[in-house]
Order: sequence, then C-alpha cells, then structure tokens
Amino acid sequence: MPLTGHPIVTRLTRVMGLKAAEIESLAAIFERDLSVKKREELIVHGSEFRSLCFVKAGYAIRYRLLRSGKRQILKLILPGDVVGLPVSFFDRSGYAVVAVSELTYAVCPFASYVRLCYEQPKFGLVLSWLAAEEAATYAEHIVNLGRRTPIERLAQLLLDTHARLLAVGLAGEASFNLPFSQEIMADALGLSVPHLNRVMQQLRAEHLVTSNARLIDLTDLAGLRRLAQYQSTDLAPIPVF
Amino acid sequence: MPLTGHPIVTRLTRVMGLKAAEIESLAAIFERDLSVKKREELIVHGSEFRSLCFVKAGYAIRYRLLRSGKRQILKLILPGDVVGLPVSFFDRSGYAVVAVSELTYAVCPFASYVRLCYEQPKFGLVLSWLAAEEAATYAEHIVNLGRRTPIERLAQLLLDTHARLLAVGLAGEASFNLPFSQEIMADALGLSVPHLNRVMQQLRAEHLVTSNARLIDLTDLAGLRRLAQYQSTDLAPIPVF
DNA sequence: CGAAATTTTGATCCAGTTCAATCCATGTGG
DNA sequence: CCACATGGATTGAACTGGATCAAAATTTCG
Repeated sequence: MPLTGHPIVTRLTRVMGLKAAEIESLAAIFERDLSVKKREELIVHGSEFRSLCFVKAGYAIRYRLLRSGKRQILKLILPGDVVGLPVSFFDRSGYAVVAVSELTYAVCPFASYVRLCYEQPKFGLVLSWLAAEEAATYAEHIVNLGRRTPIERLAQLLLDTHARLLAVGLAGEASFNLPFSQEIMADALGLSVPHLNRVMQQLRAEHLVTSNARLIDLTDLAGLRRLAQYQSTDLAPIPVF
Repeated sequence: MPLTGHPIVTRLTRVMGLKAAEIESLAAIFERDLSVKKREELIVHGSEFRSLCFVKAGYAIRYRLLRSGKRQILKLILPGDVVGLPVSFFDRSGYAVVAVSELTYAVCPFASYVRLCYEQPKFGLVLSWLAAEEAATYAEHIVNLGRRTPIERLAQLLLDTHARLLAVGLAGEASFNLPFSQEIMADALGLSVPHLNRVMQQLRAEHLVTSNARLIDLTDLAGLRRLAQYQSTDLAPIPVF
C-alpha cells in the first residue's frame, strides 16, 4: 500500500522527518484503502476498536450520545486526522465516529503499529506526538465550552477548521468550504441550533465573515483572531538521537 | 533517585509491567525530588517547558486565564499524575499549572526521557499511553461542559476525583477528602461559584452525598453513577512483543 | 485574635433554550 | 421538466436556568 501524497505523510513529516525507508516500513503495515458512505459509522460507541485509520479524504465527527438525547461532538475530523486514537488504547470505545460525507482512509491494525514501535522506536514517539496533539485540541475545546461566549466559540471553531484545512491544502488563504452543517457546529459548541444560527448572523453583521451557503470567507481574519483570542499551538519537532 | 513506592510507578505498572531493570533505567534519569508551596506556579502560561514531573504528593490545577478575567480549569492534578504532558511536546505552554497545596514531585528532563525511548522502545509506548489517557480525560470533560446539566457535571467530578484518589490509595471506598475549593470546582465545571454551591446543596438534599467541610461521603454511589452516566474507561494493557 | 479566604444566601436580570413554523436548496422519480 | 420529499437554514415568541452583584456567615490561618 503506497502512501505517497497521503495527507498523513504530510502531517507526520511536519513533526518529524521520515526517511524513505521509514515511510516504507509504515506503508508495509497498511491495508488497502477503505471508504465509507455518508452517515456510516466508523466506530460504534461501546465496541472494541483496535486500528489506526488515517483519513485521506472526506469528513467525520467523533461524538458521544447522552441518555437525554443530547449529542456532544468532541472533534471534527478532517483529512489528515487519525481515527482510532485514543480509542485503540482502551478496552472499548467511549465514543462513536460517523462519516458526514463520503470518506476514504487507510487502515492499519493497531497491533502492527505497536510492533513497529518496538522495531523502530521513532514510531512510538510519533504516536505520542499525535496523542499529545489530540489532547491539546481537546484542551482548547474545554476552554471554549467552559468560559467563552457563543460568538467567541464559533470564531474559534471557524479559525481552527480553516487552519486545519489549510494545512492539508483544502482551503484558500482566507476562505474555505465548510463541510459541516449548523447542527453539527451547534453540537460541537454546546449550543442550540437556532442560537448557533443567530450567532453566525452576528459574525456576518460585524463583518468578520462573509458566507453564502457553506462557503466561508474570513473577511477580517485579524478581528476574528482577536475575538477568539486565537493562539496557534505549534508542535515542537521530535528530538532525534 | 530511587522511585520505590512512588505513585507513578503504581500507575505505570497498571498499564504495563515494568521489570526491575526498567524501573532502574527510569530512576536513572530522574533528578532529586522537588517541592513547591501552595500557590506557586509550576508552569507559567506562554513559557517553554520541557520536563516531565511526576507528582508524588499534593494537588495542583492546570488552567487557562482569559482576557475577560475568567478562568477555565482543564484538569485537577492529583498524586500520580504527570505535569508537563502534553506541554513538553509544544513550543510553549498554552496553559498554566499552579499548586493548590504544598506539592512534591520527581522531575526528569524531557530530552532524557526521549533518549530513553530510543534505547528502550517500551517507554515510547508508555508515553503514548499516558498521553492517550490525558486525551480521554479531556474528552470526558468536553461532554460534561457541553451537554450535561450542572448537577450531572458535579456528580461526575466527584466520582472521577474519588476514583482517581482511590487508585493511589488516598480515598476510602466511598469517602474522601476533597482537596479543592468550590471556586476551583466552579472553574473546572464552567459554573459560577454561587451556582456551584447551590448544586452541591442539591446533591446533599437528594441524599446522594453527605459532606461536612471538605470531607465528602458518597452516600449513594449507585445513584450518583446513574445521575452522571458514569462509565469507567479502562486502559487496555500495552501489548508486549 | 484579626485578616483573609471560603462558603452560603438573596434578589434581579438576561442570554440562550425550547418549541414551532416557515423558508430554501437540493435531489428524485414519474 | 415538474411535483414532491428531504435536509438544512432561518425566524419568532415565551420561558427559565444560571449569571451577576452584593452581602452575610463561616472557616482557616498567620
């Protein structure tokens, strides 16, 4: 399974240079690409899941459904993201993942990856880095939900999504095609759909963004950043010995 | 620096059996124990931080201060926890950590740990596991803040804190000494102090907990778990090859 | 013992939810 | 190519859960 041009290679390379030989040993443990249709579940809540899935194209959400019927979305999953982290470390998944568009990804069994870590320690560190990045994203989300106003939250979400899409070449300098419905954004930000809608209008009214349908234009990027108190968190490169 | 009886050894052993030799190579990279006084900052927001600190005794909080003056607490840090994860992976810390009681811990330079990972790949996996656990804790926190009612959040916080204290031998079967003020709990749960106080009273009124001062008694553990929809998330053991 | 920190209570108010209804775009089959 | 179905976006009105602000009561600590 060749990995050339795969968003995940782009992503890993940014963190730690990978030699051709290393990319090859990574490619060796991958199975054939899979794809799922919109609305299909990649991970079922409560089930066991022991694979790493590197998203190539398409979008998904990781979420938890509560008894009350409410849904909290933990993460918007974009190309380049890893599904199955941190789930693979646990007995059973505490969350579900569902595709919100057609989605294709490369899979490798978690056990194979772990074996690779024993052979080439670098990969163990890469895994740590990915997990740490995941944790940092979640941390930002906590701040958002706990102590930010709705408009700040939305600004943050738009900026973050834009930055992540940009990093894998799926966005323009200040515009992008938002692949998520308002219901999804509301469930990510802990708001009701009507309110999210009004907050979106507010952003437009203040000339911070322009949007027609799902096409978002970050008209005033600096203003948005100020509003969201946006701070980019750069991963430090992995030391090599 | 001998690590015998250190809470972190207890914690790591649960995830992955460590041979005596391995504990020793771990002990070798640790410096002398440090301690800080109440209110002292372990990590300053925006600074660089490249160490792993394993808490031996005492309590701390990881938090973010916003322009508005509001504070969001990301994590209540207890003995056995690691400070400097995921911070060490990043250029600069996005968060601050401050002790809320006298606190003692063992430190090792992050670079030393990384070097150890290259020599003994197992430690790279251990690091991944710790980071994944961190991410999972944060995920639960997100659900709490986004879609749970205040009383559910508090129930969850009490159960979680109890479970974590129990794991390091600092709690009774259904009672413990809560080392955090209501202000801290409020800032963790995204509530105002007066409201947190009232929610606490509500828990008492419904005979779910009894509490005098900081001593908490989980009178009706099953009821609390039901209320919080508590589900324990067990880490799977690291495969050994 | 006095100062500071923490917990508790009360009164007011508004942001955001809830529950509908409506509007709009897109796609589908006859 | 139209009639209809479906999912998403938008709007409106009413209600309410928590925030806010302020003060008092209580505990902790120097």
